[in-house]
Amino acid sequence: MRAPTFDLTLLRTLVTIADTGSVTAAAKRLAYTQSTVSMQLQRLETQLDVSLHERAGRRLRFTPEGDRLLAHARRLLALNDDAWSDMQARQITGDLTLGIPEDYASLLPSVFAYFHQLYPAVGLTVKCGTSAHLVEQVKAAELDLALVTRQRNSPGGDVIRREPLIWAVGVNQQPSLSDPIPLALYSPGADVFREVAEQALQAAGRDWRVAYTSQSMAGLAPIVTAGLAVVVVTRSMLTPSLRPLDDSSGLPALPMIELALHRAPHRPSEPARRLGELIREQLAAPSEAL
Amino acid sequence: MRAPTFDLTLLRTLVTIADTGSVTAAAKRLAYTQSTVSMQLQRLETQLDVSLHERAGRRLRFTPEGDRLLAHARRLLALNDDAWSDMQARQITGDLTLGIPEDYASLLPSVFAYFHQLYPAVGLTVKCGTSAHLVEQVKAAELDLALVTRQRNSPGGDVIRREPLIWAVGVNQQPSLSDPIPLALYSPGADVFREVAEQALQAAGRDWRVAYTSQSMAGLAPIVTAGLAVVVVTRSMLTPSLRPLDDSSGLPALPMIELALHRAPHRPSEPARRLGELIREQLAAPSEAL
DNA sequence: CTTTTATGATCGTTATTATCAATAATGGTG
DNA sequence: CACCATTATTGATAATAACGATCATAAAAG
Repeated sequence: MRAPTFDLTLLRTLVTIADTGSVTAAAKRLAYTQSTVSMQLQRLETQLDVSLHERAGRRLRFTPEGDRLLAHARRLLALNDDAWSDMQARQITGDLTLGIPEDYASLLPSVFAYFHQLYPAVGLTVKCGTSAHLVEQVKAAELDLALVTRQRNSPGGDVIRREPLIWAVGVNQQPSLSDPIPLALYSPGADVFREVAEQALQAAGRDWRVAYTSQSMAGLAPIVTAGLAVVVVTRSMLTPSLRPLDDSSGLPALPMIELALHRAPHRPSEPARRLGELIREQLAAPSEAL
Repeated sequence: MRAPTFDLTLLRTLVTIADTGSVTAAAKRLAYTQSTVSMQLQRLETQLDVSLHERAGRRLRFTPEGDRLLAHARRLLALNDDAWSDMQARQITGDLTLGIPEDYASLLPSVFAYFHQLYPAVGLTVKCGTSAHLVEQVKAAELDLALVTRQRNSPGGDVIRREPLIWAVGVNQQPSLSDPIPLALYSPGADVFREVAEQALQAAGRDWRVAYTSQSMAGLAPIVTAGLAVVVVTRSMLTPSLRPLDDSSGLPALPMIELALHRAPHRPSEPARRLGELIREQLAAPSEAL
């Protein structure tokens, strides 16, 4: 008993009939004639030797067998579409450079792995740098894409998500929280976390001192873990060795920051478009309103 | 970007080429011409705009894209075949009577549920009875199928599986295991468990008394749970309130019994065939050699 | 090295059939 | 009862898949 094969085209029509609720509407959507759709439905019924639909007045209803086939059809078509787009994706080729802040390098590996699985023929280069610098590079078309952090409602780029900033200290430490607050900060200049922290402290009338600076979070870690300073991070950057501070710490609340994706001024290449979509999909989860 | 649909026929050919390793062999198996298979392969490559195969000498090799499509194809075809056979199965109609020993009624519900899901148009009647009686009824065509227990290597029917018989007592009880052993047995007459138990005890030179008899295991349960008697069951019939006895109990080891499926003498109806297959598939797991 | 043999590719033809446009039928509605 | 929208049917046409035959190529045999 060998199993014959379905004609996926017919199944697609069946699904469209179900979705639109009528033969003519399905025909319109599929750019067929009405008669074609009618006969396709008939053809399915002939092949399977079942009646899939019945007519309740003007309205079309599916028989139990029809509903069942419909379920199978949806599964099959989903698999078909996946397979097809996978085969197409493998064709996409080119090179692509993405800039990210160093701190976010730890968030992206899974995205890169997935991207490479989907588009194995695309050469992806990742460059790290400060957000401000990355934006410059994207404008100069030295990067195809740049994922940057910035204060809320900054212009340019597409917001991927918003995250709250929080104060954090070493997990078993209780550093001095009286003025001047000892801060562990990134390199001087255009760091968003630093801007935000300093603005918040200033607005609260607090004093601070820069206990340590580094080019990256990794460089700050030992100082913070040792309890010598307080650091500003996002929730997603918390590690087991960091303990978040809540309002009771007396430190001023920090505003949210945005994670935004900037694209090079020229029309994005296909790989860049795809990676952009993927980043949006994969990172778009945690955000808060307003 | 709408997704076109694969032609499952072509995918089937692709898989066959992969399985046979050659175009001509695939053609033979599929009852196509060699040229047809060759062109089908070409057609796939044209539609996808990828080369799926390459030739290493006389031997055919798939490209990475070919391998990938192959994987998709197998999934798609598996789903297709499932869908197709499901649609066919729903067409199967008729009535069907199955006989089972009462003790096994508890094992079968999931099989019945699955059967009804696969063949909703089949009316299934289940009748309980002793194995000996069921065999008679099958022979008389009063039953389409009968699942019976019996001693090893009995003639007739198909062995579904073999299971060890064991002695069991109430879970927190320690009934007297000195002669005469108090047995809880089924109704007098043709019960296999009873036969087996009495033969084993006799062979071991032990004495026993029938502490209780019932038409079913359910009726025996209170006596056994209360610790008033020992009962013979299969592993699969053990319940939380039963505790199996091992060799250290001093009771003689019991032989295995067979679970066998008997079919009515006339050519089995399609529903009967299907249920038979299903029972075999679902119950064929636990067995021991020789 | 030449011949044979097997395998896959290509070509032109034929037969099938899916699609279309037009038309008939159906059933609900004013 | 006639009308409108929707669906089924019909006949013609165009697309194309399968075939048989032929050609090309590479391993195997002599």
